Amino acid sequence: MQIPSGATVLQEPIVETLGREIVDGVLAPGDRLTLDALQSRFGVSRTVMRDCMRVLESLRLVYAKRRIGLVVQESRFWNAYDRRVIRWRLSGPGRERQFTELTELRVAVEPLAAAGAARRAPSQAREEIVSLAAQLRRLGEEGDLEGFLAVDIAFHALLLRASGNSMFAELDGVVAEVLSGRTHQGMMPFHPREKALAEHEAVAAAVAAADGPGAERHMQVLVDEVRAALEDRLHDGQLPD
Amino acid sequence: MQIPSGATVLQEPIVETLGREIVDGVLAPGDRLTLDALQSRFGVSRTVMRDCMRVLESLRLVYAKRRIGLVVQESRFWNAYDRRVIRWRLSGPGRERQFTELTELRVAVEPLAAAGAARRAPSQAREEIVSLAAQLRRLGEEGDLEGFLAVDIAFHALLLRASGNSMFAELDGVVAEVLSGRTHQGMMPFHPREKALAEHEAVAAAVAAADGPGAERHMQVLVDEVRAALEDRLHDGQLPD
DNA sequence: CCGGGCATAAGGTGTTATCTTTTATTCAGC
DNA sequence: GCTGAATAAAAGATAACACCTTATGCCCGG
Repeated sequence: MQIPSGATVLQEPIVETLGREIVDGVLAPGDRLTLDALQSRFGVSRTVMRDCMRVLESLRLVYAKRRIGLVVQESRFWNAYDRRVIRWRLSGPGRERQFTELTELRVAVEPLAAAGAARRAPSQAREEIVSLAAQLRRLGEEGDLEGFLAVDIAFHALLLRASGNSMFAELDGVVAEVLSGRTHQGMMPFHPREKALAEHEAVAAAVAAADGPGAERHMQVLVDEVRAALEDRLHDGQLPD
Repeated sequence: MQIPSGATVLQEPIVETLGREIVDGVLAPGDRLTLDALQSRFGVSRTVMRDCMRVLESLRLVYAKRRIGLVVQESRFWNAYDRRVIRWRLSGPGRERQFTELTELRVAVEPLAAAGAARRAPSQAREEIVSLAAQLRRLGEEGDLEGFLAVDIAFHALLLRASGNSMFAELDGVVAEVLSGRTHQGMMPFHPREKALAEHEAVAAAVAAADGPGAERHMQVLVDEVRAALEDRLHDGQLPD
């Protein structure tokens, strides 16, 4: 309309903007939006606006009612596992909370994923996991934090994907976020320790040996450390609701 | 178009149909669809068809490319945690597989969710959990399977929602599906046993007493039984990929 | 005979206008 | 004051078009 355009970038930065506003609470649950208002706000046509709202609806951030408009949903209805929602929650005021929740999820899932990988991974993945554990030791001993992080993410992500459970596999991005947040935002001070290195190797060895219980046990040791840190940070206050 | 029709129900049975076809493999990854073909297939306008595809795109079942059309995605890209995708997978040829995966997820998550509820649940929820456990005993001893199932679902769902972790809370529907599948489809023969009843009560008592480790331990016992059954059913074959 | 560049057209993306349908609100009547 | 019908706001749906990207295939030169 105003923009005669030129470059045909997709008009889904709108989804990004609105999604973030809802997740950040700029738009509160119960707030009403209308297509007319939105299309003039963003300077796009009705069709584009509809497309955007359809996506937000699919994420359950809003729902549409005739004669009312688009109503912002309460957070408990949101598709908490959608990548975009996770990303938005991680970059707003709720960052700490989301980070804690994702970490807790990771703690719950990784041991079973390791067991699954040990039982079901294809042999190529087993080899790769062993190789990643070896690289982890090298980088850890060299003190290369960035390199360590990258390989650590690859290690955990591969384990999830090789677990043979698509629900676990889908969490690879979550683990990447949590590990990288831990290193970068210093939300959890991170020092690769001898014990952690040894446990990574033990997990890899167990996976290579198709030793499900062993892989699970060693992964449990790894996440238990994370968990201890988590419970320190937590206030453990009762929830208001 | 053809259907002037009275009721203007939303034209999203189309999403349902296409989603199911993709999940069931009727439409294989890499298959190309065009808006034109689809709009004449379903007898709707281009706009409606676009809305539908936008939703499927948001579920990552397809992606759109110019000059190509809409391409069906490989299953590893699907939003595995979206309710619709879960539902579709549970009602098609992949049912067994999905059921197993959801059960494994549940086994991973519920112990930590119980611990979370013990530490963070509001007092009203604690009382309700104790009450549900008592009802469970009564119904179990009476042999009322349907009633037992309903309360069992309520028990586990409440625990997840009261865990204080929205990622766990979102899985309430998953647990409902798994429990109800176990009872109905006989995918896992189900007999409420004394031990299970006692463990449910123990979990409830621990939650009421804000005993995180206790709630976790008892829930672990409950899911370990499920897990044993799971591993019997599993072929444990290596994955092809 | 083969490879690179250019033309073509297919098909998604975006715009505008118009009609239909639902339904919250309002206002009148009992 | 409550019920019910009229009103209108806003989403749902359709249609026709302009635009831009890009897969594909043709053509020409080496």
